[in-house]
This record gives sequence, structure tokens and C-alpha cells, in this order.
Amino acid sequence: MMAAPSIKEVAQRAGVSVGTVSNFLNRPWIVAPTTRQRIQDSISTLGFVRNEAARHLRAGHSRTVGLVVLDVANPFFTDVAEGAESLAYEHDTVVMLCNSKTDPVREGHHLDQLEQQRVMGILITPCDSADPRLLALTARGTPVVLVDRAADGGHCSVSVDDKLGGRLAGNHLIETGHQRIAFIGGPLTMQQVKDRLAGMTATVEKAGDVELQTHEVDVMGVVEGRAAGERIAQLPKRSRPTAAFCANDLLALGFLQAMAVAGLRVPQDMAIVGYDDIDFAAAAAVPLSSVRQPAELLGRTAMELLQEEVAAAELHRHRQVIFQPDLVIRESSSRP
Amino acid sequence: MMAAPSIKEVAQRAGVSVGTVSNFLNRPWIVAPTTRQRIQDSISTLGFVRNEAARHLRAGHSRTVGLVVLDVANPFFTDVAEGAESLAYEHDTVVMLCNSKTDPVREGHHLDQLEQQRVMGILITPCDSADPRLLALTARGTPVVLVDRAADGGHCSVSVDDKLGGRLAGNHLIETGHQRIAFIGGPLTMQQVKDRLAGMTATVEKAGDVELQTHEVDVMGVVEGRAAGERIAQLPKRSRPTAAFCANDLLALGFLQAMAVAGLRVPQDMAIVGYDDIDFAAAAAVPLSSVRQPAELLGRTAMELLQEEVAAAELHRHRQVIFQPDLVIRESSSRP
DNA sequence: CAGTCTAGTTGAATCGTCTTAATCCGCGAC
DNA sequence: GTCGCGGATTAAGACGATTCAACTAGACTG
Repeated sequence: MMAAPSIKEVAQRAGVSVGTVSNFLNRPWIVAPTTRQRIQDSISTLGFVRNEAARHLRAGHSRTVGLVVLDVANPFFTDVAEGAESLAYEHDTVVMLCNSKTDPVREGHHLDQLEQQRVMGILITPCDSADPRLLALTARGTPVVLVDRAADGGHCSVSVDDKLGGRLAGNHLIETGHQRIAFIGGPLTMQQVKDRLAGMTATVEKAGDVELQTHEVDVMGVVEGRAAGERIAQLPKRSRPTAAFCANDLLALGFLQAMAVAGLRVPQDMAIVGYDDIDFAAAAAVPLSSVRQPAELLGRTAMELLQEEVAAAELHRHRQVIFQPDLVIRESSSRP
Repeated sequence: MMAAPSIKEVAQRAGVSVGTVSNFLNRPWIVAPTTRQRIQDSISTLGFVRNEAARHLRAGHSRTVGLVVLDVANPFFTDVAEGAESLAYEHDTVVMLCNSKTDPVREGHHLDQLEQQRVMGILITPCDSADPRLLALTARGTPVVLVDRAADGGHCSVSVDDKLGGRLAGNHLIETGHQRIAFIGGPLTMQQVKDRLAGMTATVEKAGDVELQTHEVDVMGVVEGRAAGERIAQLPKRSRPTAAFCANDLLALGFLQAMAVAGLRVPQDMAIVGYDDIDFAAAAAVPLSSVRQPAELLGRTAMELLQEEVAAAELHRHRQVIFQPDLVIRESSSRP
């Protein structure tokens, strides 16, 4: 296993200078056809592969974008990644997917690594809304775009109107006649969760005689949803909510399973509305109503903003793009 | 936004040479305490961040490992990633997670990128067992470790005995009295799928009077499992299988949902056994029996083999590690 | 035939970090 | 007072690709 051949060896073998090989690689049309052929041959016999590190060093910036998500196992985020990657692909850049698992320490570690790699920029759904590290990063020259969370001006951001999402779910449940509603989500330090709850609360207050219970969880996964469901199923019928609004679909799925186990019928005994409208939601045992977020578009737009910021540099003005969510009504919350 | 400060500016400001700063960074103990302090101050006031590209260029190899999986949305693979990452973390290396989506073109693109980045090595669950590209990659100096697939000597590999897994599922279903069994999985070009089917087939043949139907799918996701389930549910009762063995849990989950929709009870009308034992399996509406694979261990071991190969270089002998799967029996296949 | 183009090619400098051999300096031993 | 020793520091190359000013050799113009 010898060392990988460099442009130099390619040049030598083709009988030209390194400059010409570089031209061949980057501006082939200015190289004479015969020379071009010789270089091509040399490259394939040697099995030459460009050294990205060297290009990067010379260029001063890499062709990689970091994407830090809260949970790779959540289809919502894989869809976001998909969207980001599709645009990246068109611009010949690479996406580095990092999983913070809602853990600030892990998140910090990933940010360090990405900064050391001098990535073009970072797309992130941060654990903490107001982490000063993000601003510091930007100040030191790495553009940061917030995903699924509105920024307050220091960054670009792409988000969905979570309060509206909460209101949509609230209106729907109240209209279908529910008077005791549970909210399941958390941690409540996360802006998205706070906003979804706020939207719901606003609707409930306007309606007057509706009771809202809040059940906080510390991670939004299936397991936690199931646990919350079990807790709620055990409540005496008189005080048990008749509907649940889960802050994401993973929670809702777990919650749904708990209902099945507890023998409560969905939607007759318990209506459920989730959030994100992941593919699983429509395909659940009882198809889940859910507040739909345009995940892929979110990712794609975030990448767009980043590319804008990178291109414009000094004269760039941060933008906050906000999408509207839709409520998709399915069996899990249809009128009994 | 000025350019990121380099070691040179740090040195200047601290009144030392770049060599000393480099020493501070890599072998702090040989630097005098007072100097150390001055450099530390300089670093923090300038906000210096190491340039990984330059280190990499100098060192000739990067501190990144590529991990290419078939489907990031499949919890099995996120568990594998978790395992790989945990070990990587201990060795101060970074994992770059790439999603091929069972698409050879995407896979190829990722491999190109990773090779250009001169990654330390690549852990991959390839689409095609026998892609010559993998051997070429190794020949050119990038170690490749196969994950969840046994290699034939050209690489290290970490896998699980899929034939045994198939036999375990087969024995279990036959013992519980089933005589018509469906196998759902695909594409059949994938070695894992082939082996799981082979194990099942062997058991069925030994038993004698058991019928096995094969239902091939082209991607192993929830949607496809659901479709297969719908197809099978429509069969007349006399010819409809009474049990299904799905080549992964995503398929099984989809299949389970289709049964619910079709009004078939699980396990009374249809027993189901999945594969991978992802967290979802235990938490499904009807808890799923599943052939358990040690996903995290798989990832961790793959990374271990890679590090071994990188360290040993010339004198390295490829190893094939094979784990044993376990059958976890839950409600979905318990005796009616 | 001198002069002007132009297409094609070259060589050297550069990016930021690490390493190696060389240098410096102060102190104790003789 | 000199020598040597060792701890601390430095200066000078790599590493591989890119770029840009400079150069060559023909072709063409007037």
C-alpha cells in the first residue's frame, strides 16, 4: 500500500507541469486536447484522487456544511437532512450530519469539530435557544443558520409558526367537543415546545370552559410518549383528559400504543393529535392526526439561506423565514 | 469578519515562535509554564481555532471515519452509528454519517467524497455485496470494513449470523404450529436478506409439511411492509399464511399496521416475527417478536477493527467477526 | 519582416500546521 | 573560568493543490 499519488506524479508521468494538471482538473477547456488525453491517462493508470484537505487549505474554506440535529432517529430530522442534502448536492457540497441527542455537551463537541474543520457553515436545531456559543461561532466567521427555530436577529433562521400549530390543534380538539385536554411535550426550555403549548393555551383560554393539563417530558421519543400515556390512562375517568396534543409524532405514537395496551379506544376514549406529520403518522395502527411541518422544505431553505450568507459575506442581512403549518386530520381525532 | 487567526498570529502576540505554539498545542508539558500562560492568553483573546485541514494535510490522513448506511431513518442503523461513534469519541476521531438510501449511485457519490477527504477508513453496509469499488478503495489505501455483512477475505467485516437468525425464527414459528409462512424482504440481491431467507428455508424443509411463500420488496421500510401486508391480507383464508417473517422490523411494523386495518388479529390470525429488535418493536401496538441483533456492538466492533487495521498497516490480516442473534419472543407470535 | 496576438504551458508562491535538527542560555561540575 | 548538560525555544522545510504572472511558440497583420 503505497502513498496516494499526488498531482505531481500525475504531471511527471504525463510530461507536463503541475500547473497544467491543475488546469485540467479545474478548467479543462483551456488545456489542449492532446495534453488533456495524456493527463487523463496518467490519472487513471495512477488511480489519482484529489486531496480535499489540500484544496481546502489553499482555498481557505471547505466544501462541507454541518447539520446538527436533536435526534437522527426522528424521521422529521431525516427529512430535514434530505432537503438540505438535495440542495447541497446541486452545489457540489457535502453535508455532515451530526446528532446532538438533545445533549448540550454532545452538541458542543460537534460544534467544536465543525469549526476546526472550517465548514462553510452550520445548520442547527440547538438544544438551547440562547446559547452564546452560536453567536460566538458566527462572530469568528462560521455562518450559522437556525433550523426549526426562529432567530432573534443574530442569525438567519427557518422555522414554522409553532404557536399557530398549537392553535390549529387546539381549535380542532375544542371543535370536536373536548373539554379536558392533555399537552405532552418537553423539555419546556425548548422554544418549539413552549410555542406549541402557548398556541394551545391561547385557544383554550379563549374557549373558556376547557381544562388543559401539561405533562412535561425530558426527551421527545416513543418511550416517553408511552410512559406519559400509561400515566394518563390510569387517571380516574372523571378527571382523565379525552384528548391529547403531543408536541411531536414520536410522543404521539408512544402515547397511542399506551392507549391500546390500556384498552382505551382511539379516538372514542382518547383523541390524539401529533406534530410533524412524519410518514409513520399516517401509517400508524390508528392513523394519526398531526400538525404538518414542511420538513424537507425547511432543510432546503436553511441551506439556501446559508449559501446566500456565504455568497454575500459582508453585505448580508440575516433573514428569518417562517412557514405555516397545516393540520392534517385523520382517524385518531375524528369525531366519535 | 476577518480571516480566522492562525498559529502564526498567536505566536506573534505571545512573543514566541510558531513552533512553540505548536508544541503548546501538542505537547504542552515541554513548554515552560510562563510561556504556556502567555500562549494560552493569546489564544483566547484572538479566538484561535485549529485548522483541521492543515493538520490533515501535514499528517497525510484525516481524523474522520466515514460510515455509510442503507437508511438513516432505520433505528437499527442509528444504533450502529451510536456504537461506532462512542468508540470514535474515545480515540478523538469524528464519524461522518452518510445515507445511501439503498441507492448505489448515492453510495458511490459518498464513497468518492470520503476518499477525496482521505478519511482514515470507511465503515459501510453496501448495497451490493460484490461491488468492485470497495476493493479498489482498499487497494488505493482506504481501509474498508463491512458492517452487517460478512466479507469474503478482502476486507474486515462485522456481521451477525443471518442464517441462524432465519432458523431461529423458522423453528419458533413451526413449533407454535404454523404451516403456511410468508417471508417478506428484499431486494434478494442483498446478502443479509438472502441469508435470512436461507435459514428459514432450511428449517422449513427439515420440518417437511410446511409451506413457505416469498414476498420480495425493493426497499425495507414501513410503507413496503404495509403494502405487502395488504396484499397478503386479501388472500383467501385457505391459502393465506398464518405467520410472517419480516426481514427487518420496519417491514414488520408496516405489516402489523396492515393487519390491524384488515381486521386480522395478531397473533391469532397472523403471527409476526421481525428482525433487528429495534426499540419500536417492543413498543408496537402488539409487541413484536424479533430476531435481536447487537446493533451498537456491531458498530463499535467495526470501528475497533478499523482502528486495528489502521494501526497495523502492512502486517494487518483481515478478520471476520460474526455475532450470534437472539430470538426475542413477544406477543406478536405467542401461541394463540 | 518586425510586431502583435493568442492559445497553451510553466514555475514559484501560498495556505496553516507539524516535525526535525539546530540553537540558545543558565547552571553546576571540575 | 571553562566545559558540558539539559531544558526551552527556534528556523526551516515539508504536505498537495491552486493561482497568477511570466513565458513560449506559432499564426497572423500591416
